[in-house]
Amino acid sequence: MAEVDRSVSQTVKAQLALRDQILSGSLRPGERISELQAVETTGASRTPVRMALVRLEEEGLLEAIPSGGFMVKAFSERDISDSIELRGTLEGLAARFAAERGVSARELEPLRECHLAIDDLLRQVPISIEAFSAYVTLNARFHALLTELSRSPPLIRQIDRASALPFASPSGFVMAQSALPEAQQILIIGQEHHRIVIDAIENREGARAEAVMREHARLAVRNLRLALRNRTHLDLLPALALIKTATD
Amino acid sequence: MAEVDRSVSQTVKAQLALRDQILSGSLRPGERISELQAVETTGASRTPVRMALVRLEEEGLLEAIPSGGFMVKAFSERDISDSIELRGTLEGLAARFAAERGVSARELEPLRECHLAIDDLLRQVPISIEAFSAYVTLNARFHALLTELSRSPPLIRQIDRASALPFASPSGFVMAQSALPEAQQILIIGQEHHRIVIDAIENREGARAEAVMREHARLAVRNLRLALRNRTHLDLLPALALIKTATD
DNA sequence: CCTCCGGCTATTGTATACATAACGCATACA
DNA sequence: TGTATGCGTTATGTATACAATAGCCGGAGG
Repeated sequence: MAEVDRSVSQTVKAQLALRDQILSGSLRPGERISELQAVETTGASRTPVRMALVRLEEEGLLEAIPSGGFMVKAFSERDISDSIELRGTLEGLAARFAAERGVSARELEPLRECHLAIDDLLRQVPISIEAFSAYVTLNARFHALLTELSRSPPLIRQIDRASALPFASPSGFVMAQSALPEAQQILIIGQEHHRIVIDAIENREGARAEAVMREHARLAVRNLRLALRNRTHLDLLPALALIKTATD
Repeated sequence: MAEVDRSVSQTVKAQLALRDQILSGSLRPGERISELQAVETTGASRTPVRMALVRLEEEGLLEAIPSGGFMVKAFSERDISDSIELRGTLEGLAARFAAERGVSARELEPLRECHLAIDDLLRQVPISIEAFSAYVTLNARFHALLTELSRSPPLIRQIDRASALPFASPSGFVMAQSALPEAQQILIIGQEHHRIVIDAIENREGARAEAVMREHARLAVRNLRLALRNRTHLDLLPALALIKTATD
């Protein structure tokens, strides 16, 4: 190991590299992950690799094998839809907290801007792949901002964890390709949800804010089902990545 | 290190030992945790200790210091009450899942038995400290059984995480001592919630099952407030342990 | 031909040595 | 006297060596 990149810690480097391998599908669900192999592919030594493995296990991407070591966790379709509903429930609570605890107009501004930016994108019919890509990013931002407004560190932390499976991977486009026409309709409904939740928070209607976010999640579940039904060439393996998209 | 206990892994041993130290208050919130010191108190070497530290960080008991190392996380009263509400929301979802997906009478039996056992304990007026201790255990069992009935691995996992702060420590009794008379009344109301949720699951009334668990959590928050108001000698530091009790 | 036992290999769990970066203190200079 | 700089100590980050165990393969016996 002549040259080592010292700009980031070896642990973080290993964690990112392994996560990429998992989410990109290089490592298949159920496959045992070898420390030695991970050492080779990540360039870090065994200690940081082990730390990364522990973190990824806690993150939910890996599963400890009783006899030792880790394997890539496998998820069923129901696991995924449950995760979406779970996240929606948590975000509903966040919206309620935000509404009940009060949010100043100034604090609400970034959320509103984000909402308007999404509006612009959705005005395209049909939406282009590029716009859809931008949408995915903006939508993630919208949800993150909303979560922040709850001002509840424990809740924010938990939502982050619940988003850990979904979070990464730009490969959400697969869904867009498989179900574009209906997908846009769903996006538009989702955007309407976004509008309602902003309104509810502004007017301090906690129950309404919560309810709409939960409905939003149910829509996302329907979205996922649609995407899975329409897949032809699409493997279920990168379905992990789908959560991110479907949750939107 | 002449003699080492090989019955459990060093990592697990270190994790348990450190968790004990944190929850018992040996290590104060905000205090930096030294690896070397941890090595001495746990008897494990640095590698397992580090693994344990990472796990405890993911668990939420520790916080990473940017310049390196870990410190014991500090929690505000609101953090704690939010955690209770969070857990209640998750358990509400679990109850809904159980009700909607259907649970056979046979599967419901353990829950019912647990409920009846608690009934027996609460029949004592005033409740003894010993009975209260038994109650805490049984109640934890009730909530665990209920969670299981959701049959949703992602949700169960998340609830476990949300319970990570609370779980340990038998020191919930402090609350009982500080507010016994009112506490028992609250326990009885909580038991009524338990009854209703069993009934709702049996009759597949998802919305009702969810609602009652959330009400249960709100009761727990009131319970916590009561305990904190009544504390005289009680330090807020082991308040972490209180969550466990208050969530019940 | 199948099964069981024993040793071998590969992989993980643990310990420790080394490198490096942060913190504190003391000293010197403004 | 206050501040800044440099050195020393200490703690963490990383790498690697060692130990133990689990899984596998081959051979021998029924």
